[in-house]
Amino acid sequence: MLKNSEFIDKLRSSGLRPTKQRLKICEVLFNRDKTFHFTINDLAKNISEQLNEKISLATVYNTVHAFKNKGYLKEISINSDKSYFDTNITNHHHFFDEDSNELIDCDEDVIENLNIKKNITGKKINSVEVLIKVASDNQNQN
Amino acid sequence: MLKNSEFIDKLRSSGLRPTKQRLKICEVLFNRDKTFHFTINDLAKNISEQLNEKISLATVYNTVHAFKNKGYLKEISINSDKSYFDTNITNHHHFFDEDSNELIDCDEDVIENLNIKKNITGKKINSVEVLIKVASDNQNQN
DNA sequence: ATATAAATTATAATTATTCTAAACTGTTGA
DNA sequence: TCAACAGTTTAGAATAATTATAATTTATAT
Ligand SMILES: [Mn+2]
Ligand SMILES: [Mn+2]
Ligand SMILES: [Zn+2]
Ligand SMILES: [Zn+2]
Repeated sequence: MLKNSEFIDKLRSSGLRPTKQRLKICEVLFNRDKTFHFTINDLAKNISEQLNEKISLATVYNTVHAFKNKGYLKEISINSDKSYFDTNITNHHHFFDEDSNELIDCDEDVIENLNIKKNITGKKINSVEVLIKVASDNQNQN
Repeated sequence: MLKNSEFIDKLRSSGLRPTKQRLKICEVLFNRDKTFHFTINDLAKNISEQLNEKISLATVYNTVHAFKNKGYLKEISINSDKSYFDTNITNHHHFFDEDSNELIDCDEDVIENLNIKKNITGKKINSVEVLIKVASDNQNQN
Protein backbone atom coordinates (compact mmCIF):
# COMPACT_ATOMS: atom_id res chain seq x y z
CA MET A 1 0.00 0.00 0.00
CA LEU A 2 1.64 3.18 -1.21
CA LYS A 3 1.03 6.38 0.68
CA ASN A 4 -0.60 9.40 -0.88
CA SER A 5 2.62 11.40 -0.53
CA GLU A 6 4.47 8.81 -2.58
CA PHE A 7 2.03 9.29 -5.45
CA ILE A 8 2.43 13.05 -5.10
CA ASP A 9 6.21 12.73 -5.41
CA LYS A 10 5.93 10.38 -8.35
CA LEU A 11 3.60 12.69 -10.21
CA ARG A 12 5.65 15.79 -9.44
CA SER A 13 8.86 14.10 -10.48
CA SER A 14 7.38 13.40 -13.90
CA GLY A 15 6.05 16.89 -14.38
CA LEU A 16 2.42 16.05 -13.67
CA ARG A 17 0.55 18.10 -11.10
CA PRO A 18 -0.86 15.98 -8.33
CA THR A 19 -4.53 16.81 -8.67
CA LYS A 20 -7.11 15.00 -6.58
CA GLN A 21 -8.38 13.21 -9.69
CA ARG A 22 -4.93 11.87 -10.54
CA LEU A 23 -4.28 10.81 -6.96
CA LYS A 24 -7.54 8.90 -6.86
CA ILE A 25 -6.69 7.19 -10.14
CA CYS A 26 -3.21 6.32 -8.80
CA GLU A 27 -4.84 4.75 -5.80
CA VAL A 28 -7.21 2.67 -7.93
CA LEU A 29 -4.48 1.62 -10.35
CA PHE A 30 -1.43 1.12 -8.20
CA ASN A 31 -2.61 0.22 -4.71
CA ARG A 32 -3.10 -3.39 -5.66
CA ASP A 33 -1.42 -6.69 -4.96
CA LYS A 34 -1.66 -7.95 -8.51
CA THR A 35 -1.31 -6.55 -12.00
CA PHE A 36 -4.42 -4.75 -13.17
CA HIS A 37 -5.46 -5.25 -16.79
CA PHE A 38 -8.26 -2.89 -17.65
CA THR A 39 -10.22 -1.01 -20.24
CA ILE A 40 -11.10 2.65 -19.73
CA ASN A 41 -14.59 1.47 -18.89
CA ASP A 42 -13.34 -0.96 -16.24
CA LEU A 43 -11.35 1.84 -14.66
CA ALA A 44 -14.18 4.36 -14.75
CA LYS A 45 -16.52 1.84 -13.12
CA ASN A 46 -13.92 1.02 -10.50
CA ILE A 47 -13.47 4.70 -9.69
CA SER A 48 -17.15 5.48 -9.43
CA GLU A 49 -17.69 2.54 -7.09
CA GLN A 50 -15.11 3.94 -4.70
CA LEU A 51 -15.91 7.61 -4.95
CA ASN A 52 -18.70 9.97 -4.02
CA GLU A 53 -17.76 12.78 -6.40
CA LYS A 54 -17.28 11.60 -9.93
CA ILE A 55 -14.29 12.03 -12.23
CA SER A 56 -15.16 13.01 -15.77
CA LEU A 57 -14.60 10.39 -18.43
CA ALA A 58 -12.42 12.86 -20.34
CA THR A 59 -10.15 13.07 -17.29
CA VAL A 60 -9.92 9.29 -17.09
CA TYR A 61 -8.81 9.21 -20.72
CA ASN A 62 -6.42 12.12 -20.20
CA THR A 63 -4.88 10.57 -17.13
CA VAL A 64 -4.47 7.10 -18.57
CA HIS A 65 -2.75 8.54 -21.61
CA ALA A 66 -0.53 10.74 -19.47
CA PHE A 67 0.45 7.75 -17.34
CA LYS A 68 1.09 5.68 -20.44
CA ASN A 69 3.30 8.40 -21.92
CA LYS A 70 5.25 8.61 -18.67
CA GLY A 71 5.73 4.83 -18.73
CA TYR A 72 3.51 3.96 -15.77
CA LEU A 73 1.11 1.97 -17.91
CA LYS A 74 1.36 -0.19 -21.01
CA GLU A 75 -1.26 -0.43 -23.72
CA ILE A 76 -1.97 -3.95 -24.98
CA SER A 77 -3.16 -4.93 -28.46
CA ILE A 78 -6.21 -7.14 -28.51
CA ASN A 79 -8.36 -7.98 -31.46
CA SER A 80 -11.22 -5.92 -30.28
CA ASP A 81 -12.53 -2.47 -30.63
CA LYS A 82 -11.32 -1.22 -27.31
CA SER A 83 -7.90 -0.69 -25.77
CA TYR A 84 -6.56 -2.58 -22.79
CA PHE A 85 -4.07 -1.12 -20.36
CA ASP A 86 -1.71 -2.88 -18.00
CA THR A 87 -0.13 -1.80 -14.73
CA ASN A 88 2.62 -4.35 -15.30
CA ILE A 89 5.16 -2.38 -17.30
CA THR A 90 7.81 -5.09 -17.47
CA ASN A 91 8.36 -6.98 -20.72
CA HIS A 92 5.89 -9.82 -20.58
CA HIS A 93 3.29 -11.62 -22.64
CA HIS A 94 -0.40 -12.44 -22.33
CA PHE A 95 -3.12 -14.96 -22.53
CA PHE A 96 -6.44 -13.52 -23.62
CA ASP A 97 -9.46 -15.47 -22.43
CA GLU A 98 -12.02 -15.07 -25.18
CA ASP A 99 -14.80 -16.36 -22.91
CA SER A 100 -14.38 -13.65 -20.29
CA ASN A 101 -12.49 -11.03 -22.34
CA GLU A 102 -9.82 -11.10 -19.68
CA LEU A 103 -6.09 -10.51 -20.11
CA ILE A 104 -3.78 -12.72 -18.05
CA ASP A 105 -0.03 -12.30 -17.65
CA CYS A 106 2.15 -15.15 -18.88
CA ASP A 107 4.63 -16.35 -16.32
CA GLU A 108 8.27 -16.33 -17.36
CA ASP A 109 8.23 -20.08 -17.93
CA VAL A 110 5.31 -20.07 -20.38
CA ILE A 111 7.20 -18.93 -23.45
CA GLU A 112 10.54 -20.54 -24.11
CA ASN A 113 13.30 -18.92 -26.09
CA LEU A 114 11.53 -16.13 -27.87
CA ASN A 115 14.27 -14.85 -30.08
CA ILE A 116 13.92 -12.38 -32.94
CA LYS A 117 16.66 -13.22 -35.40
CA LYS A 118 16.00 -10.69 -38.12
CA ASN A 119 14.55 -7.23 -38.44
CA ILE A 120 13.41 -4.86 -41.15
CA THR A 121 16.38 -2.90 -42.47
CA GLY A 122 16.64 0.63 -41.10
CA LYS A 123 14.07 0.08 -38.39
CA LYS A 124 14.45 -0.45 -34.69
CA ILE A 125 12.31 -2.81 -32.66
CA ASN A 126 10.07 -0.96 -30.23
CA SER A 127 8.23 -3.93 -28.76
CA VAL A 128 7.70 -7.66 -29.11
CA GLU A 129 4.41 -8.96 -27.84
CA VAL A 130 2.98 -12.45 -27.82
CA LEU A 131 -0.76 -12.87 -27.45
CA ILE A 132 -2.15 -16.34 -26.80
CA LYS A 133 -5.88 -16.49 -27.31
CA VAL A 134 -7.62 -19.19 -25.33
CA ALA A 135 -11.22 -20.28 -24.88
CA SER A 136 -13.23 -22.92 -23.10
CA ASP A 137 -12.31 -26.49 -23.98
CA ASN A 138 -15.96 -27.72 -23.94
CA GLN A 139 -17.43 -29.39 -26.99
CA ASN A 140 -20.03 -27.35 -28.83
CA GLN A 141 -23.39 -28.86 -27.99
CA ASN A 142 -25.13 -29.15 -31.42
CA MET B 1 -4.41 -15.90 -61.41
CA LEU B 2 -7.50 -17.78 -60.37
CA LYS B 3 -10.42 -18.02 -62.74
CA ASN B 4 -13.83 -16.66 -61.95
CA SER B 5 -15.30 -20.17 -61.98
CA GLU B 6 -12.86 -21.21 -59.27
CA PHE B 7 -14.11 -18.45 -57.01
CA ILE B 8 -17.68 -19.50 -57.78
CA ASP B 9 -16.89 -23.06 -56.75
CA LYS B 10 -15.11 -21.95 -53.62
CA LEU B 11 -17.99 -19.73 -52.54
CA ARG B 12 -20.63 -22.36 -53.33
CA SER B 13 -18.70 -25.05 -51.51
CA SER B 14 -18.76 -22.95 -48.37
CA GLY B 15 -22.41 -22.12 -48.60
CA LEU B 16 -21.98 -18.59 -49.87
CA ARG B 17 -23.84 -17.52 -52.96
CA PRO B 18 -21.50 -16.26 -55.66
CA THR B 19 -22.83 -12.75 -56.12
CA LYS B 20 -21.08 -10.30 -58.37
CA GLN B 21 -20.02 -8.26 -55.34
CA ARG B 22 -18.38 -11.26 -53.69
CA LEU B 23 -16.68 -12.30 -56.91
CA LYS B 24 -15.23 -8.83 -57.35
CA ILE B 25 -13.98 -8.87 -53.76
CA CYS B 26 -12.44 -12.31 -54.31
CA GLU B 27 -10.64 -10.97 -57.33
CA VAL B 28 -9.27 -7.98 -55.42
CA LEU B 29 -8.26 -10.08 -52.42
CA PHE B 30 -7.02 -13.31 -53.90
CA ASN B 31 -5.72 -12.57 -57.39
CA ARG B 32 -2.42 -11.33 -56.08
CA ASP B 33 1.13 -12.52 -56.01
CA LYS B 34 1.77 -11.53 -52.42
CA THR B 35 -0.09 -11.56 -49.16
CA PHE B 36 -2.49 -8.64 -48.81
CA HIS B 37 -2.71 -6.98 -45.41
CA PHE B 38 -5.55 -4.49 -45.39
CA THR B 39 -8.06 -2.48 -43.48
CA ILE B 40 -11.67 -2.26 -44.61
CA ASN B 41 -10.84 1.18 -45.91
CA ASP B 42 -7.89 -0.09 -47.94
CA LEU B 43 -10.10 -2.73 -49.50
CA ALA B 44 -12.95 -0.35 -50.26
CA LYS B 45 -10.57 2.06 -51.94
CA ASN B 46 -8.98 -0.76 -53.91
CA ILE B 47 -12.38 -1.91 -55.11
CA SER B 48 -13.61 1.50 -56.13
CA GLU B 49 -10.42 2.13 -58.13
CA GLN B 50 -11.06 -1.01 -60.18
CA LEU B 51 -14.80 -0.80 -60.56
CA ASN B 52 -17.32 1.40 -62.31
CA GLU B 53 -20.33 0.42 -60.20
CA LYS B 54 -19.68 0.72 -56.51
CA ILE B 55 -20.06 -1.88 -53.79
CA SER B 56 -21.72 -0.65 -50.64
CA LEU B 57 -19.51 -0.32 -47.58
CA ALA B 58 -21.95 -2.55 -45.69
CA THR B 59 -21.34 -5.28 -48.25
CA VAL B 60 -17.59 -4.93 -47.88
CA TYR B 61 -17.95 -5.42 -44.13
CA ASN B 62 -20.39 -8.30 -44.57
CA THR B 63 -18.17 -10.06 -47.09
CA VAL B 64 -14.93 -9.64 -45.15
CA HIS B 65 -16.60 -11.06 -42.06
CA ALA B 66 -18.12 -13.92 -44.04
CA PHE B 67 -14.72 -14.75 -45.54
CA LYS B 68 -13.09 -14.54 -42.13
CA ASN B 69 -15.69 -16.89 -40.65
CA LYS B 70 -15.11 -19.36 -43.48
CA GLY B 71 -11.38 -19.20 -42.84
CA TYR B 72 -10.37 -17.36 -46.02
CA LEU B 73 -9.07 -14.36 -44.10
CA LYS B 74 -7.43 -13.79 -40.74
CA GLU B 75 -7.99 -10.77 -38.54
CA ILE B 76 -4.83 -9.33 -36.98
CA SER B 77 -4.59 -7.48 -33.68
CA ILE B 78 -2.87 -4.15 -33.86
CA ASN B 79 -2.82 -1.50 -31.25
CA SER B 80 -5.04 0.81 -33.18
CA ASP B 81 -8.68 1.62 -33.57
CA LYS B 82 -9.15 -0.28 -36.75
CA SER B 83 -8.96 -3.94 -37.70
CA TYR B 84 -6.45 -5.39 -40.10
CA PHE B 85 -7.13 -8.45 -42.23
CA ASP B 86 -4.72 -10.83 -43.88
CA THR B 87 -5.03 -13.05 -46.93
CA ASN B 88 -2.24 -15.22 -45.53
CA ILE B 89 -4.14 -17.71 -43.40
CA THR B 90 -1.17 -19.82 -42.40
CA ASN B 91 0.24 -19.55 -38.90
CA HIS B 92 2.68 -16.71 -39.08
CA HIS B 93 3.76 -13.59 -37.29
CA HIS B 94 4.11 -9.90 -38.10
CA PHE B 95 6.17 -6.81 -38.03
CA PHE B 96 4.14 -3.64 -37.72
CA ASP B 97 5.82 -0.56 -39.12
CA GLU B 98 4.63 2.30 -36.96
CA ASP B 99 5.89 4.86 -39.46
CA SER B 100 3.72 3.64 -42.32
CA ASN B 101 1.07 1.68 -40.37
CA GLU B 102 1.95 -1.33 -42.49
CA LEU B 103 1.81 -4.99 -41.52
CA ILE B 104 4.63 -7.19 -42.82
CA ASP B 105 4.80 -10.98 -42.62
CA CYS B 106 7.67 -12.46 -40.65
CA ASP B 107 9.59 -15.07 -42.53
CA GLU B 108 9.89 -18.47 -40.90
CA ASP B 109 13.43 -17.75 -39.83
CA VAL B 110 12.66 -14.53 -37.95
CA ILE B 111 11.31 -16.08 -34.80
CA GLU B 112 13.21 -18.98 -33.36
CA ASN B 113 11.70 -21.68 -31.22
CA LEU B 114 8.44 -20.13 -30.17
CA ASN B 115 7.18 -22.70 -27.74
CA ILE B 116 4.24 -22.33 -25.38
CA LYS B 117 5.01 -24.52 -22.39
CA LYS B 118 1.98 -23.92 -20.21
CA ASN B 119 -1.64 -23.03 -20.65
CA ILE B 120 -4.58 -21.91 -18.57
CA THR B 121 -6.32 -24.94 -17.05
CA GLY B 122 -9.50 -25.94 -18.87
CA LYS B 123 -8.82 -23.73 -21.87
CA LYS B 124 -7.63 -24.54 -25.34
CA ILE B 125 -5.26 -22.36 -27.33
CA ASN B 126 -6.95 -20.81 -30.34
CA SER B 127 -4.04 -18.75 -31.63
CA VAL B 128 -0.56 -17.57 -30.83
CA GLU B 129 0.48 -14.33 -32.42
CA VAL B 130 3.68 -12.37 -32.17
CA LEU B 131 3.64 -8.71 -33.11
CA ILE B 132 6.94 -6.89 -33.49
CA LYS B 133 6.49 -3.15 -33.61
CA VAL B 134 9.23 -1.31 -35.45
CA ALA B 135 9.88 2.30 -36.37
CA SER B 136 12.45 4.44 -38.06
CA ASP B 137 15.91 4.26 -36.54
CA ASN B 138 16.60 8.00 -37.00
CA GLN B 139 17.51 10.16 -34.05
CA ASN B 140 14.82 12.59 -32.96
CA GLN B 141 15.90 16.01 -34.13
CA ASN B 142 15.43 18.19 -31.01
C1' DA C 1 -41.76 -19.20 -63.69
C1' DT C 2 -42.42 -18.86 -58.81
C1' DA C 3 -41.40 -19.10 -54.20
C1' DT C 4 -38.07 -18.60 -50.80
C1' DA C 5 -34.08 -17.60 -48.54
C1' DA C 6 -29.97 -15.03 -48.96
C1' DA C 7 -27.66 -10.85 -50.02
C1' DT C 8 -27.24 -5.93 -50.93
C1' DT C 9 -28.01 -1.36 -49.84
C1' DA C 10 -28.73 3.29 -47.85
C1' DT C 11 -29.07 4.96 -43.85
C1' DA C 12 -29.42 5.11 -38.88
C1' DA C 13 -27.54 3.62 -34.55
C1' DT C 14 -23.84 2.44 -31.61
C1' DT C 15 -19.53 2.83 -29.35
C1' DA C 16 -14.89 4.05 -28.28
C1' DT C 17 -12.26 7.79 -28.47
C1' DT C 18 -10.72 12.57 -29.28
C1' DC C 19 -11.60 17.47 -29.54
C1' DT C 20 -13.14 21.99 -27.85
C1' DA C 21 -13.46 25.73 -25.17
C1' DA C 22 -14.85 27.42 -20.87
C1' DA C 23 -14.20 27.02 -15.88
C1' DC C 24 -11.17 25.71 -12.30
C1' DT C 25 -6.78 24.72 -9.68
C1' DG C 26 -1.84 24.19 -8.54
C1' DT C 27 2.39 26.56 -8.54
C1' DT C 28 5.51 30.30 -8.77
C1' DG C 29 7.63 34.38 -7.56
C1' DA C 30 6.91 39.43 -6.65
C1' DT D 1 0.34 36.54 0.62
C1' DC D 2 -1.74 36.44 -3.56
C1' DA D 3 -1.96 37.59 -8.39
C1' DA D 4 -0.67 35.65 -12.68
C1' DC D 5 -0.09 31.85 -15.51
C1' DA D 6 0.10 27.45 -17.11
C1' DG D 7 -1.80 23.13 -16.40
C1' DT D 8 -6.03 20.48 -15.60
C1' DT D 9 -10.81 19.27 -15.53
C1' DT D 10 -15.14 19.12 -17.52
C1' DA D 11 -19.51 18.68 -20.32
C1' DG D 12 -20.63 18.18 -24.39
C1' DA D 13 -19.79 17.98 -29.38
C1' DA D 14 -17.28 15.77 -33.05
C1' DT D 15 -15.15 11.85 -35.24
C1' DA D 16 -14.54 7.36 -36.95
C1' DA D 17 -15.00 2.41 -37.10
C1' DT D 18 -18.32 -0.77 -36.95
C1' DT D 19 -22.92 -2.88 -36.56
C1' DA D 20 -27.97 -2.85 -37.00
C1' DT D 21 -32.24 -2.07 -39.62
C1' DA D 22 -35.40 -2.81 -42.90
C1' DA D 23 -36.61 -2.35 -47.54
C1' DT D 24 -35.21 -3.94 -52.11
C1' DT D 25 -32.93 -7.03 -55.07
C1' DT D 26 -30.93 -11.45 -56.41
C1' DA D 27 -29.79 -16.42 -56.52
C1' DT D 28 -31.45 -20.88 -56.48
C1' DA D 29 -34.51 -24.79 -56.03
C1' DT D 30 -38.79 -26.72 -57.39
MN1 LIG E 1 -13.42 -6.82 -34.33
MN1 LIG F 1 -13.39 3.02 -32.51
ZN1 LIG G 1 0.13 -7.83 -18.34
ZN1 LIG H 1 0.34 -11.75 -42.54
